[in-house]
Amino acid sequence: MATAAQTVELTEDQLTLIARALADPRRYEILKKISTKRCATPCSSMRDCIDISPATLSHHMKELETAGLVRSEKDGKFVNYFPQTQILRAYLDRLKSDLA
Amino acid sequence: MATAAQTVELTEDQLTLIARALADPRRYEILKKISTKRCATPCSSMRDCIDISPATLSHHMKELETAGLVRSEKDGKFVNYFPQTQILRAYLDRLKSDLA
DNA sequence: ACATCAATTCGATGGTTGTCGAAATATCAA
DNA sequence: TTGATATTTCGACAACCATCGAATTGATGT
Repeated sequence: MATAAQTVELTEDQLTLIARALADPRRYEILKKISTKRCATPCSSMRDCIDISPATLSHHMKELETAGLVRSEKDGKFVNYFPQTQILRAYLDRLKSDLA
Repeated sequence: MATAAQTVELTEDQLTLIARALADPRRYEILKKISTKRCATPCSSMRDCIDISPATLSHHMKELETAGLVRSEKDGKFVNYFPQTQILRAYLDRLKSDLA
C-alpha cells in the first residue's frame, strides 16, 4: 500500500507541544504560510510578509519543529521548511475523538 | 433544514483563545471529561478525578467558557457545564482549511 | 439566624514564554 | 581572505499564566 495514509499516534506530550505551538498568533501565521506552499519555504522568505526579528523567527521555527508540525532541511546558507501534514491530521483526529 | 449543522465563523481572537484553552494539559482533561458526558457536569464532580484546588478549577472553567468551548448554567449552589461542540467543530474545520 | 457547602475573587508567587539586540556560526561569492 | 548574507545562540527583560491559600459571595437546610 504505497500511498496509504499513515495514522500517527500522538503521545500526551506531543499533544501539548502541538497545542501550544498553535496557540501563538504569529506562529500560526508562519505555519499557515508554510502549509499553503507546496514547495520549500526558506526562513528568510517569511520575513517578507511577517514583521519579525531573525532571533524571534528562529525561536518560533524551533517550536514548530519540536512539535513535529514542520520539518527542516538545510540548503547551503538557507534552511527550508516543509509542512508535516500527517502530524496535523493526527492532531485533528485526536481532538475529534477526545472532544467531539 | 431542521437538523442542519450550523457552521460557526471564528474570529482571529477566538482562534487564539481556543488554541490556548486546549494547550494546558489539565484544562484538556477537564474538557475531555465534560465532552464525553451528555448530561450536565457540575464543577464539584470534576474534583473527584482531577486533583485540583477550587480556585484553580474555577480559573480553568472560566478560560474554557471564554474560549466558547463550554457553556455554564447555574443550578442552585452548583454550576453545570455543557460542551459546545459546534465551536470545537468550527475550530477543527478552521485548522483543516488553514493548515491541511 | 446560623452553619454548611459550592463556587468565585483576591493577592501573591514561581515558572513559562515572546521578544529582540548583540554576538557567534555557517555558507557563499568575489 | 574578505565581506556579505542567513541563521542560531545567548542573555536579558517584560508580560503572561498556572497555582493555591485565604477571604468572600451565594444558596441550601435546619
